[in-house]
Amino acid sequence: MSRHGQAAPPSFACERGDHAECMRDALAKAEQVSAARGLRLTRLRRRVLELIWASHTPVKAYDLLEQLRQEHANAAPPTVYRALDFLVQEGFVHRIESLNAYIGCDIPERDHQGQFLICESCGEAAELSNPEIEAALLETARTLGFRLESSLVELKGRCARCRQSQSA
Amino acid sequence: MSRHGQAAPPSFACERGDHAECMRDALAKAEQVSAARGLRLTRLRRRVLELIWASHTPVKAYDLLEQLRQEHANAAPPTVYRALDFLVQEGFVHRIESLNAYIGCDIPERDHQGQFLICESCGEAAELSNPEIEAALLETARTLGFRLESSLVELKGRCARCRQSQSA
DNA sequence: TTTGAAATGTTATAATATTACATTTAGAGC
DNA sequence: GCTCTAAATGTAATATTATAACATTTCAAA
Repeated sequence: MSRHGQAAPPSFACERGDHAECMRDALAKAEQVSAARGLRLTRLRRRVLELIWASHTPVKAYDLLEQLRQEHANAAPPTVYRALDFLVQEGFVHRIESLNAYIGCDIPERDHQGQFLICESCGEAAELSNPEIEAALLETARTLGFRLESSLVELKGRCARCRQSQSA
Repeated sequence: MSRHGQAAPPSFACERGDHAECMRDALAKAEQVSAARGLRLTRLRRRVLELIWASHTPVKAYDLLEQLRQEHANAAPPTVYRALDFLVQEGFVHRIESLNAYIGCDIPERDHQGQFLICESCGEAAELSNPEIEAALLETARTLGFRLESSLVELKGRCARCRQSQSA
């Protein structure tokens, strides 16, 4: 039986079904990628990454700040925003523009921008990487003479689990 | 010769090439759609829509506020945000999430959410409506058991005109 | 012509993010 | 191990974006 209870399907955002493991892997990968790139994944940056990975729900900067302050009295907005800048820059987290929030990425080694599915009921978000979507975006840009530099795809709705448990 | 000068291609955001006409049409359509829906397109709302249509560059709320204040001394943030809420709600403008800015929509009669191409060089944005992109998004959601409620696509890069005029 | 709902006015404040400059820290080269 | 420097972090202030809450005005239907 999964931690989600009896018949409910698992979180759509957590493929393994075991989030602790998922988080451990993400942090290990971040260490590994940082070492490979010669980056300094400092205590602070690592801690922010950990706080973000604590759930599959995108986290807001000031919520991170509040959590950081529990253990780090002099944390201030720049403390958090700098860590986020680093983590986003290196692909360890993505920013969800429509929520002003951040979520961990489990494939930082691949240079990409996320496409997200966000459940408006449980708040979880999952990253997609659908080659068809990407192809359609590239083709559209090309047709219009546009040189594509970045793309943002954020889809909202209700996930299977929420639809099932809430009769819709 | 277009208003864009000698050999330059026209603005990718302004299909007609005559923005005055484009803006006139948009306002006329807004009047028409409002009448059909029994909405009150008040002077204030209409004026905000006009200010947004003044360019194909997404406009920020506080820039609109500053402009409004020239002619309307007691304009305040809620003045602008309420007008924007109305205009977005009715589809007369779209919000560009990645820019915290707003841009006019010329097809308010069609219920949809925009897909945008945004030139990072000239700042102009154009709405797309590529059925392939939409199909890929819907299919992805369906596959994952997701009930899609809204979708957001914002593509950034450099438009043909900017690439040409700036040697890249 | 009343009257009630919608729109707008007004003040205050919340939420998100950045600037600018000071200080500390970690690691490269000695 | 030291020293120097660049990167990271500390700190204070402030900019930007958005909303809450309540008062007043306006418009059109009854």
